[in-house]
Amino acid sequence: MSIIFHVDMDAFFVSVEEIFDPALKGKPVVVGGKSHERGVVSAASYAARKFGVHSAMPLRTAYQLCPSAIFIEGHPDRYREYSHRVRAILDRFSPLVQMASIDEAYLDMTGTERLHGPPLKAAHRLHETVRAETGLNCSIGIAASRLVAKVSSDQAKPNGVLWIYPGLEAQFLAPLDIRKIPGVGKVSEKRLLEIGIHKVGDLAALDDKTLEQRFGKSGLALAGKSRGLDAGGWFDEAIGERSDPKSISHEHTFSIDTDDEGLLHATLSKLAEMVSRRLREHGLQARTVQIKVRNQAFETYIRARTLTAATDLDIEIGREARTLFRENWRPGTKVRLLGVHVSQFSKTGGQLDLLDGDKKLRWTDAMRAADRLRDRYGDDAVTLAGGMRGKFRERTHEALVDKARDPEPPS
DNA sequence: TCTGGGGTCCTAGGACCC
DNA sequence: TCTGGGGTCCTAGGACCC
Repeated sequence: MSIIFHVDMDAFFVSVEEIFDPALKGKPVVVGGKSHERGVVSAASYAARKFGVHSAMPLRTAYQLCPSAIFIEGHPDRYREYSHRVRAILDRFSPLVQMASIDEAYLDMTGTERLHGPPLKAAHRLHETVRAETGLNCSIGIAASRLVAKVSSDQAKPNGVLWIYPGLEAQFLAPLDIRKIPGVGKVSEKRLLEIGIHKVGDLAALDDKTLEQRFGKSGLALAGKSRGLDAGGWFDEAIGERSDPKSISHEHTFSIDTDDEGLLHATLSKLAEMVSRRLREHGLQARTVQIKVRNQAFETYIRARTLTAATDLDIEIGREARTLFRENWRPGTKVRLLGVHVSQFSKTGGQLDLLDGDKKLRWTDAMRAADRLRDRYGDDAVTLAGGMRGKFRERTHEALVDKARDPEPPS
């Protein structure tokens, strides 16, 4: 019988901000951006939640609900650093740790009793260590499956520990809303409510066949989850080493919708640069380039093309992105968001295209050098001329492009 | 309510091949 | 020529998670 911990940080971003600015403690705080900006809430303090503010809510809505809240942009680098600190602590408790996101992790604690004592005792010690060494609170769910551990950490919030004893999983889950099951979102919830299923217990009482007929593969997974099993998706994978990413993407929402072709092309080039750079950091090359366009009416479409050879070069990904855009954009149509996304990875070091081999090699060298410069002097120290062209055409409010206009001179 | 950014996984149709 | 089935790859869209 496995013993799984799910460790989930409480109001993570807000709590990290409080460490750097203790005056925020106890106040309504919203992390995500300024109250009038385009954007959504990344995290809200418990004081802000009392006003109905929650994550994923538009910032403007949050402001209407709680005008007195303190709105902050946030510091992703700080969150990453604290996430690493937490992870380092978790590593001392089990050799099998998997970060599921920046603020939550699974630990396989099976067989650690000799070292750490029974599960509840180990969990309290873990909780106390995290608290003492980082100043952050977390909640811990303990169960025989990842799914139940996750649901139980959620029930334990804030700042609690909850152990679902083996055999009591179904009893624990039955009275909960179906929405508490990871994987059941707005859409599935609605479809389930329509057929009279409100609680996890209703779901568990249904036979697998019916669920599979109505919901396909995910219906079958749902049946398993309702009984506390790790069914489907990455839930039934072993806790352990992280694998390589399957896709890398960057996107940008303009603060004002735009039809300025120069700005649109410059933005695509910049996004392609950011994507290529991360590709090279991972030692990966991509074969499929995809763009995402969202228009003024918030309609979103995706266009993709698969190349004959994988690449990690700014020029190739940028060129493909701009071509895809040109083929699908009617001039004069205002654009709200642009994105560049790559997938179908292979490890770097593969065959170079015979014809372009030499040219490609020189570009590869140039890009490595550019990466080193960016490491030293910041992201905007080096920008491809093609990406710059449009940026000078017209004044813009986009920070993304503004920053590139006057790069810090390498000293 | 006026809706971010970075991911994963699933579905479905069409092309193409055997 | 009115016609099968399976496998793989590609594209597009969407649900969901933090």
